[in-house]
Amino acid sequence: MEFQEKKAIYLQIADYVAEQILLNKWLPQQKIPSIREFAVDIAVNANTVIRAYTYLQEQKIIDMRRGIGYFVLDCAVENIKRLKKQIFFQIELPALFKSMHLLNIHFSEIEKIYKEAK
Amino acid sequence: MEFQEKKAIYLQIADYVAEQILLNKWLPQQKIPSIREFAVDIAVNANTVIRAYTYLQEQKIIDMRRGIGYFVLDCAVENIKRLKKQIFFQIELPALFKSMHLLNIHFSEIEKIYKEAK
Amino acid sequence: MEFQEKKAIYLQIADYVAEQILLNKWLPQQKIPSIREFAVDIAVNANTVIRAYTYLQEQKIIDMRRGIGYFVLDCAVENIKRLKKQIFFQIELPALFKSMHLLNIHFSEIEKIYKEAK
Amino acid sequence: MEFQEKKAIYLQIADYVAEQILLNKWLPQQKIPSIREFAVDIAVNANTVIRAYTYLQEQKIIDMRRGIGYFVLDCAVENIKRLKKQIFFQIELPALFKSMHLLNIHFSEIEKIYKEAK
DNA sequence: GTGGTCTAGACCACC
DNA sequence: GTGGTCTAGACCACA
Repeated sequence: MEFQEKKAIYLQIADYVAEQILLNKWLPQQKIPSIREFAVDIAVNANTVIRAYTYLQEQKIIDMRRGIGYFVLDCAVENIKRLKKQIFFQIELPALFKSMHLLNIHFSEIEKIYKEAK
Repeated sequence: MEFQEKKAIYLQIADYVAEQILLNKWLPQQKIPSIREFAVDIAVNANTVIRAYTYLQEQKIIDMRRGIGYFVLDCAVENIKRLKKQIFFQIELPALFKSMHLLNIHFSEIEKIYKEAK
Repeated sequence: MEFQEKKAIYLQIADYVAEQILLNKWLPQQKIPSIREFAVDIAVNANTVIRAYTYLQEQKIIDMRRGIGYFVLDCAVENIKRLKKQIFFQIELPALFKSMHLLNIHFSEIEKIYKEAK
Repeated sequence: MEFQEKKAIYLQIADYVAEQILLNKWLPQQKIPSIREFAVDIAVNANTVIRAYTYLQEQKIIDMRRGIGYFVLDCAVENIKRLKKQIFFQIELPALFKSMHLLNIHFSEIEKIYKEAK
């Protein structure tokens, strides 16, 4: 796992966890890696993983069971999608359209790239 | 001018300047606001504006003339677009397509929103 | 450590760091002094050390690891030498030859001083 | 006339004047350009030329005659050479030898370049 | 007036 | 503990 400079590491970890869940690699009710295990895996301080897990807990995506570990909530996928859709439609997409306008990029260009990538 | 929490203020200032130039509000060869004047205007410390201007100078977007001020370079628009296009096609667009895939959003939806916004 | 009047302190600090590396006193992969520790050592403000380290980072001479410190890059010596050689052959040496010409100093004089110093 | 970023403009002007004198383009007892005329010529503020002339006056290289102008002193060449030799042998040459040592450049290389240039 | 450098010190994020 | 950002203010050089 590699981290970007300009985004908080704990948020990048949270994103990674959310992605695993969305991709159905980590399923509801399943235990996710322990803080210490995960910290060693991705070569990061345990406190940073704690922050990521705490953030995901606040967003109702994972759940903590004392002495046992963290678990994917049943409503995790739903809440991740809600969050991500909110970010997507309210932040990412408007930013993209603004960039397109500033750079004078036509929608057809985007469409072409999208179809090529697909 | 309002600043976001999660991005360094000096970078937001640099973005603002670049935007003014792209929108042809500040033209090549023209003087941009002096450091201290601008700092007062947007209610930040002069050092923060200095960092923004220094960054833009490194990017060959503005130019400094001792004792006179900062000026928009002839190649400013070109350099801003080069930078922004690089970010757009190499970072923003791939991230967007990844989000669309994860959220199972079809391209037609994006197209619809784009046309409505237009 | 003593500073000259006519050169920015942060650049003199950067030069000092580069010199330690060239002299193999600070080796690749090794941690260099923390910003605040170094600032106290050489009796300057921490921000001044930050500027020096940021400059060296831009020149690909040192590397930052969040919360850990700055480290000498593997390619540090190479990059320092590249930079210094460029300055030496394109700026210092032509200036020296020009001075010699103006002052009517013969090359044999330089040679003599060089051999005596050696 | 073009100015470097990293050296005070008034010193670059003083260097230029000294060079003209050393090259016998401006001779002892002759009037050098008036402050205002020179300032216009090289597109610099008159105050900056005043500083340069004042500095040269302190170094006994030029002389001011009220209402008439600045003149090259008889001892100008001598004083310039004294100054320059001092700088050359006490500052430039030691710095060059230090650079050579750090970069592991042999004297023969310098000699070769010198002879080629000559 | 312009810009540049430096200081002292606060606050935040990450290890 | 590490580094990064920002502030307020002093001082200097150049136009």
